[in-house]
This record gives sequence, structure tokens and C-alpha cells, in this order.
Amino acid sequence: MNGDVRVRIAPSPTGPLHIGTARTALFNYLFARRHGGTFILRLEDTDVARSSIAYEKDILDGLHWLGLRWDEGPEVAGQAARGPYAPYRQMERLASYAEAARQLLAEDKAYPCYCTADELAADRAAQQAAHEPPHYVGRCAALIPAERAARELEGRPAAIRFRIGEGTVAFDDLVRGRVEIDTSALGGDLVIVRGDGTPLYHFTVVVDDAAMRISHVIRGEDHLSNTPKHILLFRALGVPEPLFAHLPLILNPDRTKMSKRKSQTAISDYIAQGFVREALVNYLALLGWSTGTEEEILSLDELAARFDVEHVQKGGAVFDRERLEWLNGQWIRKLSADELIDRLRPFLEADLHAGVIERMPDDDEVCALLPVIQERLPTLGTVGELIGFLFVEAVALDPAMLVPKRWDPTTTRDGLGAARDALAAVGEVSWEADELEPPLRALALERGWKAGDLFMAIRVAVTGRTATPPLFDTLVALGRDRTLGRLDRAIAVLAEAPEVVG
RNA sequence: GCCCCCAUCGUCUAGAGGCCUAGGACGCCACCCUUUCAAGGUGGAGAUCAGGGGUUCGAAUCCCCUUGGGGGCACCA
Repeated sequence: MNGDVRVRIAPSPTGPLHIGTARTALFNYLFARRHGGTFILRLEDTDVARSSIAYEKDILDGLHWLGLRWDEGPEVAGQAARGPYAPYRQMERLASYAEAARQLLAEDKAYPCYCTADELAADRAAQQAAHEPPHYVGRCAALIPAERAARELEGRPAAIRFRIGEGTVAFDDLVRGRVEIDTSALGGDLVIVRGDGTPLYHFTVVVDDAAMRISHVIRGEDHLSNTPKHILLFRALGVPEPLFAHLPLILNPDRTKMSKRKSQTAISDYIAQGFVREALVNYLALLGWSTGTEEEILSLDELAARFDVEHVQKGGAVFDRERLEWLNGQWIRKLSADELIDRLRPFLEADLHAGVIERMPDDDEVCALLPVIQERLPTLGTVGELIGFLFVEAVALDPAMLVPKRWDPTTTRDGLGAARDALAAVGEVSWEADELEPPLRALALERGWKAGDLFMAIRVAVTGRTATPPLFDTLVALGRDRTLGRLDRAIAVLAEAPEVVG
């Protein structure tokens, strides 16, 4: 690489951390790690109207959660900014944009523009009617000093426009190869500073990337067509250009750019549903990139050791939630007991608040259940439906569900009664899976029932569900008294229910 | 409308001229395991490599065209 590798993620706090931003951050992070470079976080908050502290916090928290630690970045929660190019918040860097703008103005590479919003809107409408691409007509490009003075006198606010000029801009994108774009396709002279004096994205990004010595700009493909503007600005400012790498977009199922309307895009939503960071990182890394081998379950460190731009895909990638869920299951199964208990706790607390459970299980109780639930969790959020029946006073019983498909209500009542007696005969001290199974199997054999049918009736009676962890582990977790109590209640429910076929 | 980018199973992808009668994974189907659900195992369906021209002894791989898709064209980022 040419000199030190310095890359950045530059989110704007105008919304919660987006899946696409997270992936761009991840690719930058992996690239930095792979090359022993520096990963920088910069907040692009110049859209004051849409930016908020809440979004900023969501973004920083999300990046933290993913494990993407930045080497340089803004001050956070009382902590000082980290890195030699502070501040890392654009609204705190206004002086440097003003200075850069002054420089461009002084060299006549930019000029004040007094056009009103109405004038610009009218231009755009006319262009559209004439089937021309929208562009600035250059009304203020060649104003003489007297004309400028007149407009200043009118009290018209002046935006600053950068002269785009003529010619072709070419660059060698690290993933796309050579890209050439004629400046005539850039929309005319570019506003770099608003009438109110605040700088615009295309300007600040260049000023900061230069100031922060960014070596590689790795970002989404949606910026590919904007890159010539940036290059022109780098040149006008007389600073070296970084290298560019444009990543394929993450797509909705209909192959349009992933959006909130059509997909779930906020990282916080995935966290809330119980996706684990390892799975999200693993999945996102493999969306648009591959190792070139058949490896696919990879940790952040393993990804960092393998990352290369050469294997970045050019075409967009549809976000496939099913594959994410599969990976999530893979990673949940790899977690240690302590780790899994810790990660399950917030979800159990949420279930408690939602009334799914009535009591918070302690760590030992959860630990005891781990062997039967760990491989049954597609997401952490499903823990409540898996073991919730253990932490409520009574489960809801549907008489129809109580009756196994090959049985009728009478047989079911009979079966549950007999099972209750058989289980009652097992003493408190012997209440273990190995002790519970033989008597029930013997009972089924004796009565000519399929063991599975009897087990299903018991399962629904004590859990209210047809899909549960293994029955005997379930009964042990439930305990003798509650098992017998729930069987009694199920029998009563069946007795009260009208004799309809279940 | 103009400019730019892209194009291998439904989806994510391997493939950098012969190893490809195209490999893996998710999903789907079947079977095995099994008290349900999972997990796991085995097998299967699924891509004339968008289409058409070239180049070459030989093309999914190189070139051109067509088609399709996407992105960008703000005093948003």
C-alpha cells in the first residue's frame, strides 16, 4: 500500500445506524486491520436540521456493539476525542471548511451565488420540460464585482459554488477498475457552502479526508457518480487524492437499494430481535465479499485476517434474512454457557415486562436449561416462547390442542389420568429424566398407545405448546408438583370442554 | 431525460482461457436419527454461466453489441 493505510467511516446522525452503513464500516475496519492501518470515525453532522444526538448515540452504540473499535474518533460521553486530527465532528470543524472556501474563492475556483430557491426550482422545471439533465445554469458564475455588490446590498444571502469546469475526470476504482466521467454530467457548478454559511457534504468530505490524511475511501456504490466532484475538489485544494473503492449496494428483495420502506434497515432492530454480533458481522462481511474459499463461519478476527478488495463483488447483493438467521443459530450454538446466559438476560427481562413470563429466572436456572435450548434458538428473542411456560403460574390450555391427532378427547383424558398416576408414583428424589421415561413407556405399551401420542398429550398439558424441548427434561425443569398440578388442570379442562373432536 | 456502474442456481457466492458434463452455502424436497420442535447426517431438485456476435485449437472467464437491472444527477448525506 502507498504509505500508511488510513480509512474512515463517516456516518451522518440523521437516522439510526443503517445496515448499509454498518457494512461499510465493517469493510473499512477489516481493510484497516488487514493492512495494519488506522480506522477513523467521523460524524458528518452538517445537516443540522436532520441530525440529532439520539441518532448519534444509536450509531456509536451500534458500531460498538458490532465490535468495530475505531482508532480515531470523536469524544463520547465525557471521554476525550481520540486521535491527532480532532475534532471528529464536522460541526466542530467549521473553521477549516471556511478556510478552504476562502482559498477557493480567492483563487476564483469558487464564487458566490445569489440565486434564490425559486429561481433554481424554475431552472430545474424548465430543464425537465426540455428533457435536459438537471444542472446549474451558471447565472452567478460570471458576475462582475458591481453586480455582486448590488446583490449584497439587497441583502441576498450568498451560497458558494465550486467551478466544475470542462473535461473528463478519470480514476482507478479498486473494485471497479477505471472509471471516466465527463464533467458535463456533474450537474454544473456545485454548491459547497449554503447561503447560511454551513458547508455541504461534497465539500466537507473532501476537506476532512484531506485533513485527516485518508488513504482509501471505501464507501457504497451510490457515491461512484459523485466521485469526480470530490476529485475535482481535491485538485482545486491542491491536496493529494485518496484511492477509491466502491462497494456494491445492499438490496431489497426487488433489487432496489435497501430501504427502510421495504426492509428492516436499523441495526438496533436486529439487536432487539436477538441477533448476535458475531452472526451479523459474519453475514455482512459475506454480503458482497468472499474469502475465495468455501469457508463461511468466520469471526471478526478471522475475517480481518482474510479480507481483500480483490474479492469484493461488483454487483449489488440482496439482503437474505434467512441466511442471517441460519448464521445466527450457528453462532448462538458456539457461545459459552456464561456468554449465552449474559446475552439471554435482556431478552428474558423484556419478556418479563411484556408479561410473557411472570418471574425472572436466575442464572442457575437458565444455565440448567441451556443444554436443551441452545440448539433451538434461531434468535435470542425466541427464548421466551421456548421456556416461558416454566416461569408462569399457569399456561393457557386449548382443549383442541390437548388432543393428539390420532386420539380423541376421551382417550386423552384417560391417558393424562394414567400418566398422572404413573408420574405420581415417581418420588420427589427420583424426579429425573431417566426415571420418568420408563414408567410412561411401560404405560403406553400396556394400554396399546403409541408412546409419541401419550408424550404429546403430556407435553401440551404441561407447556401449552406442541413444540418444546425434550419432554422429560421439560418435566424435570418443571418439577414434580407443578407437573402433577398441570396434568390435573388439563384433565379438568378436557372434562369441561364440549365433546368435540380436537 | 442524461451520465455512470453491474449481469453464474430463488438468494449469497466459487470461478481470474482448458481442472466446469459449473463447486459451496442459505432456502426447498426426501430419507436417517427421533417423544414434538430443533440440531445433526445422507441424498435430491435447482444455473443451456442474460441474449447475440466475435477473438481463440479451446470461453462462464477476453472484446463488441443488444437486453435487463441498479445507482447518481439537491443550498440531503
